Amino acid sequence: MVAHIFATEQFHINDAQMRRDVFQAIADPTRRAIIALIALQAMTPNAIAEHFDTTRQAISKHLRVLTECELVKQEHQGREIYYQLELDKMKEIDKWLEQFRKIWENRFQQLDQLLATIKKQKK
Amino acid sequence: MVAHIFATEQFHINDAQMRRDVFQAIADPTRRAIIALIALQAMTPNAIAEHFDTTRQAISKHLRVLTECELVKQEHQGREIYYQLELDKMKEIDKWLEQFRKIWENRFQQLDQLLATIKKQKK
DNA sequence: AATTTGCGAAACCGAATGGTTGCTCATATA
DNA sequence: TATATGAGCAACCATTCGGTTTCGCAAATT
Repeated sequence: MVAHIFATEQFHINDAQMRRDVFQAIADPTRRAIIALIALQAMTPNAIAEHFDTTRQAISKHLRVLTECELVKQEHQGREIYYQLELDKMKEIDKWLEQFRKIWENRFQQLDQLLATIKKQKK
Repeated sequence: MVAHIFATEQFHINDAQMRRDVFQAIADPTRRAIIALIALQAMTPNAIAEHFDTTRQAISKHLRVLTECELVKQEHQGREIYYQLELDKMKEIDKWLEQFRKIWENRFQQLDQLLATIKKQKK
């Protein structure tokens, strides 16, 4: 069907240009575990895969997603590739949370004031 | 200043197979927009849907996901249902970020010390 | 009582996701 | 030079996801 082909081509974006979403990247529990694992020191795909119950290829795919959204950086060393966490990208999540942190801190202050008022009235 | 909460709250399994993940919930851009929309005041599905280019039913599905992972709370009022953000659940994301925030704050301090040392040596 | 309105549930569809196996390729090592 | 090893890619598969349309139902309005 012609329409189908057009629709498919429309969605076919070059892999190199593909930009992933950080939030989509951390949605997967395995990827979150990988992130936590390499947070302190860079690791190779094989070393990472040893910590999980899946194949190295599956981990490789996860690393590709993490690399595409720039949550992770490669460092080639011979035939080994060390994957390192990009903390700056993690801050992007923190930045999104900021707007809500403002709200809950504000509510906390309000509660604090309320408690203070009650305390005052008791005296 | 708000004291940090150290308690390690576990993900509790709600209804057998309905175990939704907060991270999976915020992976979708529309759901993030909904969250931001109702952060300050509760809204009905119809009111929310007006802000998007999809059907009310699609929004309803998103609200179901958000409700299942308890990011959102319902408040029935006649035949209308007001959806309200559960800020406490948002803190769960913040708590996950905590471990990384520790790292980047530590690195910042290290940089700071390095700069101080250089400054000292110049004198 | 009849109709409108607000909302969720179900069925369906195409696209995306996460995993597997098999392959190629480059770099070490014997 | 021959072989072992680290790693990404491609093809395939089952499942999930996000959206639509259709529908049912309870609460408001007429």
